[in-house]
Amino acid sequence: MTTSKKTSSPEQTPLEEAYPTTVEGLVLEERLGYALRRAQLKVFKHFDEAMREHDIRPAQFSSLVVIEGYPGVTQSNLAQTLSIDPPRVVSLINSLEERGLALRVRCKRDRRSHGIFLTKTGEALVDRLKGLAEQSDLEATQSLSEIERRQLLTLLRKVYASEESDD
Amino acid sequence: MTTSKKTSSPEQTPLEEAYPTTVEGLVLEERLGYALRRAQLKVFKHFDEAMREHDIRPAQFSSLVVIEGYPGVTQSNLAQTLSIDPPRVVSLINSLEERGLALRVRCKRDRRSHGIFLTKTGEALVDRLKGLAEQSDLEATQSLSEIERRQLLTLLRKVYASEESDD
DNA sequence: TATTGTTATACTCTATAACTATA
DNA sequence: TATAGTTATAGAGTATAACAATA
Repeated sequence: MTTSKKTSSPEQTPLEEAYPTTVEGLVLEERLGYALRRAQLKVFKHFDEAMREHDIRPAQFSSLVVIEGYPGVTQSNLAQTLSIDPPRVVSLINSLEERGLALRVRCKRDRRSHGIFLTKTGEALVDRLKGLAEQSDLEATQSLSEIERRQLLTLLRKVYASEESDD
Repeated sequence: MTTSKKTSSPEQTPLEEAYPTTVEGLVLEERLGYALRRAQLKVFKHFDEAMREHDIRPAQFSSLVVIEGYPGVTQSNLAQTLSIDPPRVVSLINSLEERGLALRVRCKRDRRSHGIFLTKTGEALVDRLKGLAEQSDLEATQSLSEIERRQLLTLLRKVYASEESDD
């Protein structure tokens, strides 16, 4: 039902010149998914710039923060917490361990598990990064007032935290 | 300053059991970028399900909507409008053209440009998809009231539409 | 048998550079 | 020379299946 039905070729000559550049007035403007994506791209772009000096990716930052908050967290816990798949955690922790920011400690009680801890270097770095990340968020959302920024955060949490069935 | 400084190994045995699963209380909860990412993933997941029957990706949907709103839009205009790179537009339009949903028409005035139009099939499909997308957004944000949903949309637009310098 | 972590793999998305054909 | 579109390519990010060690 979707292929090779090629109908209606437009007789108009295209390009009346001076086209879009914005999506104003289109249905896209009403699409939550589209707005989320665009806003996320903008905020992540600022984040990338802020972290470039330290060569830290978003997922690495998130991992560092979680490990800091829950020292000894296992890889499966981390996967669950961040809603990512176990194989991703492996390379994530590998990268942090190679850089001396975190380390795996085999759990004595259940020798299948690894507790993950920050090194002193990791602790120092994550402290610095948290400040940079906050500053980056502020810069990326300069068009919002402080009240609006908090509103946005609250609404977003409400969206992603609700578990109807999935996620 | 970032590598091979491995300090401080934790003496504690890891895993006090009963760990996270949520990021509550962590700095992550305060990170706009993180909240945006999580919310976007959730909304996109619903979108994927809604579009699976029609095998339409988010970028394809956005393209169809823009072409519908601006018949004869050029590929470079589309790239600008959606904030994507020209090479992506090529494969995007290829996929739509192969399926008989859109077609390129060489512009007479400037034969380097292609105006893009929807076919009748494309027009019919995009009409159907817009309904599905709206329904999908509603389902993904069931935890929000209608007022909150509009607030969220307004705030997101305010974030991504503001052009300080980049984007 | 089930679970933790791992390897391998593949597919999508995205970004860049270099090419062509027109202007 | 500059622009529209294209090709090729490579790097992230993401998802899946299969495996080893441990329980």
